[in-house]
Amino acid sequence: MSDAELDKTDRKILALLQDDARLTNNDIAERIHLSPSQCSRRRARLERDGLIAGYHARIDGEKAGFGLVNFISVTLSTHNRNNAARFAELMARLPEVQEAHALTGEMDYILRVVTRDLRGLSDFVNETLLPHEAVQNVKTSIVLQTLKDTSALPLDDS
Amino acid sequence: MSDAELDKTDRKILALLQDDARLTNNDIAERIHLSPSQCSRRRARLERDGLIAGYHARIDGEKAGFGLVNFISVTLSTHNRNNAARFAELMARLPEVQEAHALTGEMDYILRVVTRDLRGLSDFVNETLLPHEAVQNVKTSIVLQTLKDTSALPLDDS
DNA sequence: ATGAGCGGCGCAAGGTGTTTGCGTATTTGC
DNA sequence: GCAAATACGCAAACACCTTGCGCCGCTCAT
Repeated sequence: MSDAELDKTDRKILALLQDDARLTNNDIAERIHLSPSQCSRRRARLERDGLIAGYHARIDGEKAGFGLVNFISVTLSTHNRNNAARFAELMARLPEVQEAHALTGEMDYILRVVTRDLRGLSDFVNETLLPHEAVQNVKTSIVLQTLKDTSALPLDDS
Repeated sequence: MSDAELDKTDRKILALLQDDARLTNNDIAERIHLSPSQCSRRRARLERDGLIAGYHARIDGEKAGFGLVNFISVTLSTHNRNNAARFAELMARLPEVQEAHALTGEMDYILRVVTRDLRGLSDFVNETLLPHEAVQNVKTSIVLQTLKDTSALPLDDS
């Protein structure tokens, strides 16, 4: 199922559910001018084929007690497969790490990490990250203001 | 509604829905050992109070045709309120910008931007971002590998 | 040109899910 | 201790979802 096989109606379904996953098949069906049953089938296909990878509630971080969002750039001490695997394993074990990406550029990885406060950030960096034997260097930035924070793909919805 | 007023059951509801927003109130009710109607009421309260800020389908970027995830650091040309407002306005207008945060550190903003390919990235940087009068400097990194990519808050679920 | 096969579609029915009113139990504040 | 507020489960009415069926249109092979 590649891009070429998504028609305009599929895209519309994806965009609608990306925006509000609580829309009923009846709601969606009205907007795409199909019946609820056909809408249900198309949706099931998009799920089966992995276009829709999951459904999630977005929880308000501040209200839930997470005061800080941090971007942390990391350099590994030696670039070899063992260290990369060790680092990946570390990332998988830490629920406060929301994102971890290997990048082009001067730093090897960028992490997005949520903590309750500065103390939490300090602990994360000094007690968890820096002591890890694969980690050589760490640069931490704290988010001061968020202009936009979605995971939304630009699906050309309309 | 602060953190102190979320009990263990509320947290469990949040964690379950964060993980899978398609769980029915019946499913959730079983797991938190309440009735479906009480589960429904608690959920409604969490929504009303803004702890649950929304529900979204997660769309597979690659399958939907977005081959590149990019982190772009931006410096503004002059730090004043006008430029910051202009930049914020630009970010709001660009659906390919998923995230935009003002940060501590050497760069003013970090953006997460999805594009279909290198050409799309180049266009974004050279035709949209750099020509903007508020933008002075741009550093672009392309994601080579993603170890983790969630928006999940560590809610101490269990 | 024609017929077979396939995929998309809507209708309708049966099953599941949701919400709300009601009454009871528990907790909280004075 | 008492009254008020809150949390709870039950049950009923309504909404929603899925799937079998049949129809239609398109494509491909003969």
